[in-house]
Amino acid sequence: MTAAQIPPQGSAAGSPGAEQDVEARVIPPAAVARLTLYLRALNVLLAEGTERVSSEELAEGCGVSSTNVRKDLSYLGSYGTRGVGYEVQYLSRRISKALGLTQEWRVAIVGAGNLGRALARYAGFENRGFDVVALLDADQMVIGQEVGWLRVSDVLDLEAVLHRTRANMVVLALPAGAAQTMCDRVIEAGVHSILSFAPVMLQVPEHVNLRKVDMATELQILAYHAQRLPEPGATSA
Amino acid sequence: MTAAQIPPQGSAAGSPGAEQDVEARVIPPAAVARLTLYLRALNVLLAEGTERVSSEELAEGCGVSSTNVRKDLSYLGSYGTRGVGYEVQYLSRRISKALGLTQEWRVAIVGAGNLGRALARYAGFENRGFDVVALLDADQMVIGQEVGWLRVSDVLDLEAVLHRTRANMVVLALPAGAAQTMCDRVIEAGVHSILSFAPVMLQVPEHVNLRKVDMATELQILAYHAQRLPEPGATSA
DNA sequence: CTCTGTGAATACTTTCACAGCG
DNA sequence: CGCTGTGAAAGTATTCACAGAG
Repeated sequence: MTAAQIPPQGSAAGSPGAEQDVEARVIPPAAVARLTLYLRALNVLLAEGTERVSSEELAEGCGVSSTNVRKDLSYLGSYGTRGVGYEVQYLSRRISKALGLTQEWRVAIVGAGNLGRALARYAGFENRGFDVVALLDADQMVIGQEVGWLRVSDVLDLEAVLHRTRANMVVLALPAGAAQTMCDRVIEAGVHSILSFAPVMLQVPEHVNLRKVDMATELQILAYHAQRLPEPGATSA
Repeated sequence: MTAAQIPPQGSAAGSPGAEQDVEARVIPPAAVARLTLYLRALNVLLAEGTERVSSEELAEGCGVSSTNVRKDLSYLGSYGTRGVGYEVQYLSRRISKALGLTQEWRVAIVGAGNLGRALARYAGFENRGFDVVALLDADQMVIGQEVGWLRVSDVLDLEAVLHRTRANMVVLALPAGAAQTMCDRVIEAGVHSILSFAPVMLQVPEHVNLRKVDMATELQILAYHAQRLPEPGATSA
């Protein structure tokens, strides 16, 4: 895991009056990350036709403690039935709503190299409410190619493409050198939610939401732990 | 930087606190994640020929506070010069050593679909001390193909390939359905450091080090934050 | 004077313990 | 009883404030 920098957005002074909405309450970042796991597990249960689930079962399927599950769910309000558990379908909907997945998210992928193409064809996006609406690249050899059901656009037309497709999220699948420039253009074009796979630290204004995934970083973290454990079978100096 | 990306796990949970050398002190997980960022930044500086860097500069380049940088570096011991800063090359080496990157890491990628192939060709691994030694798949159409400088092996031979290549890390780039079975085989074959891109929760024994990257999860977290923000306006300083 | 290193304070997360609904 | 919901306690992480080396 890499790191996130979502500035503490938490000064939302409530509206005066009768609105102590559970809906609008800020959910701790750690809980948000886990809610996505619960959602995934719930949707599997839903597909299997399971109707109810306990915090213990859900916890087991997500590698979390059951207390943690209950605490996280309590941020959404109380929707379980004591002595019984949670209704799968209802809870799934409730989490989707809390995460903002009821609205349409249109994702443009910038960079049609190996990773960009892999992402464009990744079924997991479509399945979970994200619509990949554009794939862009700078390489003339790649522009115009069909990848999945998309045609690669010229990144020179970035602004036009983002506007036309009404993209509201961007995934940067670019080499380190190109990432900052493209990131700036994306933000300038009005997209403020960005997921970057580029192995560089991108500088973005306060209001922009940037998440980073760096695969080498993940391996390095694994290396740290592996190296600390005296492992049977592994040869080390 | 929120520590709330993907929930830190896989790491050995509460081991009995066997306090070792000052050198071998346990580094907090949040710090380990940031050390990889510092290392990346330092290696850029190194390539540029910069010799010294202050915690403030390093912090800026990594999106972290300078206090945080100094605290993290203090886990490795004190290597800065007061009034001056840190020596880039020395610090880079020191962090590499602490992260266990001085030994050779040989990575086998299981799954040669879009993502697996993208990863196999990802230069970022080689550049940062990880040697991709094998790429495996179950699909007869794919087995034998050349991807980068590798030939795709049959996943039926997983154990033999892992043994022959002496792989000590595995990346799972598989669909959800195949992941758990393959994960079990990998562990059985003696590899205990696994990075999974499969969108499922894998069950692994205590001693196994598992990290997960799920791209849809990342987008969902972005969606949560995006949905909470009012229209981008001029509410800055 | 500058910039590191670090105890102390604050903020955030997780776990515990148990009240209370069904 | 069983399982949820939640304050309070324990454990981590980050920031503050400042001592101290160069």
